[in-house]
Amino acid sequence: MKKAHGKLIFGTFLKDRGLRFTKERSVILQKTLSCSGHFDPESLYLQIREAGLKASRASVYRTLSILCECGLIERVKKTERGTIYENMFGHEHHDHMLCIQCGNLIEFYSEELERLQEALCKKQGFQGTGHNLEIRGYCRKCRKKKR
Amino acid sequence: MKKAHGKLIFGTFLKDRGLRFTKERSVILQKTLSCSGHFDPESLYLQIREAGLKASRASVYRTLSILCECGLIERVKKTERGTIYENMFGHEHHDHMLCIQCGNLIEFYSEELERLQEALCKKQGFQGTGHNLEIRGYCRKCRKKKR
DNA sequence: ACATTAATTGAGAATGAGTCTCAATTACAA
DNA sequence: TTGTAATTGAGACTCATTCTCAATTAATGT
Ligand SMILES: [Mn+2]
Ligand SMILES: [Mn+2]
Ligand SMILES: [Zn+2]
Ligand SMILES: [Zn+2]
Repeated sequence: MKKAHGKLIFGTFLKDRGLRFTKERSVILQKTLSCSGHFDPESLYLQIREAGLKASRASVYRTLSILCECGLIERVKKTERGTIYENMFGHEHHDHMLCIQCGNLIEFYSEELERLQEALCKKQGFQGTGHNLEIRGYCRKCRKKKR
Repeated sequence: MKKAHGKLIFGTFLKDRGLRFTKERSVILQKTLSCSGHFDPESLYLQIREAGLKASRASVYRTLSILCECGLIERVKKTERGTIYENMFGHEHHDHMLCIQCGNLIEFYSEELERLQEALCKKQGFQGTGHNLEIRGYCRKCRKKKR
């Protein structure tokens, strides 16, 4: 199953570095993987508490860093209200369009876009390892409302 | 001249909104426009003090926000150490490649990339107004060192 | 030039995300 | 089970940014 596999990846990653698979890390991993979309550390922490589980804010922050390193989640961006993460396990890489009117977030993927970036990197002698693209503007709904 | 024109744009923008062109705003505008690349609020503030000019941190932050609104500068991104701005006056829109080894920042522009994004927006019924693309990886120099 | 008045300033307090400390706890290999 | 190094968590701390508000000042009209 998905979650089990996520656990395996995390467990292996930890063991490889002499880190320990603690109850707290397990809880945070689980809640993280059950997140469908984007999330922030504080909400995750509150979710854990509401579920009657145990993990401090400090552990949440620390564990999210590790989960980033092992690729199970990604730091999407920093906003004025803090860092936004995204569960990457089972999700494919994609980019975002953000509606500056309603906050709606559209995920999209374009093979052509990826290839083009690759070509642009080559032109600069640059070896790309990742990227973030956020397009801001107005979503379909908000455009209609404006009319 | 360039700076005079920047001043005009800012002055007009302020007047249109019933805001005032104060000495402090003038100083901040000037230092901002003389910035060639990227900068952060604190450095700008220190630069102003070192030049014997007068403007508080509060005013720097407040004025940078206004300069963003009127398009003379842009908030490039938030990092763990704060917000990075960029003087946009006289500069054309471009995107960035960031070397995760040495911190080197490469600016690039691709008409094709812009067109492709436009097309992707259309496909989603999205009206794009701006975007940020940061490609992370290893610059030419750092790739050689690795060898 | 002068008065009027609302916008602006700045010192320092407040906020808030994230990190750090360190004594107590715990995972885990032998 | 034991030994030991990794981990935890409460709260102190950091640091960027925003807020407060009394004093100052830009802009407008006379
Ligand atoms: Mn996403
Ligand atoms: Mn740039
Ligand atoms: Zn919208
Ligand atoms: Zn480099």
